[in-house]
Amino acid sequence: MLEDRGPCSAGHDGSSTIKDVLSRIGDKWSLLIIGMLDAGPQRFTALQRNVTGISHRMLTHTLRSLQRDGLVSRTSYPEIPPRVEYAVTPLGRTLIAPVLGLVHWADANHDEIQRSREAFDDAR
Amino acid sequence: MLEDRGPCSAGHDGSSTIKDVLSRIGDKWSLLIIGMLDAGPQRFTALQRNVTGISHRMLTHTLRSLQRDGLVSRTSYPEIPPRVEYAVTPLGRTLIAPVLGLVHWADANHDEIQRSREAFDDAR
DNA sequence: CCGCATCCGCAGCGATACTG
DNA sequence: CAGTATCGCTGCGGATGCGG
Repeated sequence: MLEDRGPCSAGHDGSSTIKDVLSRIGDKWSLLIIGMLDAGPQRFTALQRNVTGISHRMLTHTLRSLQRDGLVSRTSYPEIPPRVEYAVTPLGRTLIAPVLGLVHWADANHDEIQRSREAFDDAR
Repeated sequence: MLEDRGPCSAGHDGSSTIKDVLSRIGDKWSLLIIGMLDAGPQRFTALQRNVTGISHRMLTHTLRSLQRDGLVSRTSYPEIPPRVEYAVTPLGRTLIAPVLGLVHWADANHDEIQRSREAFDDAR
């Protein structure tokens, strides 16, 4: 819906699309979890160890919503004690590339932004 | 910090980078404003008209923080009544490409996600 | 080991009103 | 026209505890 306007322009009506994207990946944990799972399937507890700082509650919650969107798959093995493994789906994997684009951008421009902030703050 | 690991992996310690990105563009309005300004410089009031649904307060606030990060520039003309124009900086423009990557992804996979959700919800 | 429910603090955001 | 201040709501997300 925007891809046909030269350099870009996310305005006009791409608004809804952007809001969609943000509501899906803009929360605190979704991307971190997908990033973790990209290394390979993991159990609930492993995730909780590896995704630093996430609470039990939020891990459950976020995994649910990712599963609902088809970005992450859940397979539970009927054993005792129960074992549940999570993995990125093919769809989930396709998300990683564009996200990495952003990560690279942040990496590349982190310093400049930092300097800009200091300059701005000094001007008070 | 991640760019050297084949397909990807945003986990391990790219965490901080991802959090950085999210805190900068993950809010409700930043991307929409940058998208608007990409079409050309605009005055405060024009932005408020064009960015649908934004409040006076949030427009001021978001513009400030974008300006602070060096993504948007502010030039005020000392007239009466006052006139202030906002524009994307070169740095701000470099952000648009990676964001469009995400927008395209959302566009391309919107339907599949939608179906996945319905399937998931039916399973209750 | 894993999931769900409850309680609650806190930040984001909107509405409104007032200044230059 | 542009910016600032105050107030109140709402929802995210953390802590904790119970159940399977």
